[in-house]
Amino acid sequence: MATRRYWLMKSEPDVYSIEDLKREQRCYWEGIRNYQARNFMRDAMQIDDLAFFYHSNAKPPGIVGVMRIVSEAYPDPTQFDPKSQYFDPKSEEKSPRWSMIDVAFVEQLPRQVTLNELRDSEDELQGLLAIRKGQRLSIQPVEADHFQVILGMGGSSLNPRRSS
DNA sequence: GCCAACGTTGGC
DNA sequence: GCCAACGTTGGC
Repeated sequence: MATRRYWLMKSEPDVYSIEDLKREQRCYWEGIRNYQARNFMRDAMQIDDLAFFYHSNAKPPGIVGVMRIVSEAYPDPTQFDPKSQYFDPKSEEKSPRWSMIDVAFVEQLPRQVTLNELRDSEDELQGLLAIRKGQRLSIQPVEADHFQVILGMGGSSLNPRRSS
């Protein structure tokens, strides 16, 4: 069995929030229109990987929860829907340009870990993409030990080394 | 609302 | 293949 990988996935809470996912328990992560992000989903993500739910364009921005990848990547149907805001007229059904995956709710962190808090912990989180200047990628890999550190910062029940 | 940092597009 | 123009992201 392959080693579990860890991710960070952004969503604007005005569009889709951790509360929405908590209520629905599972959702389609549609609308990714960036090649790097798509390649992560298509080429590297695996079922049962864990991902942080990150609220972008929020006050404050930060990590608010954990979800689990529950599907392989498959073509995002919104790219073919002219009524969708994600419609891409250049994508062809024979060779879909954009992929998506399905995610399931795991937990809402007892305490949000804000972007500022991540920056304040840069010693423990060296190399974390989310705190790199100008980093806009909406799907990012997260190192396993960074994932554990951040779970601790958020008071996660998933973390055996939970801090108080 | 501003704007820095990217990513994409298209003329050449 | 270069690069200017344009569009988007996302923190502030």
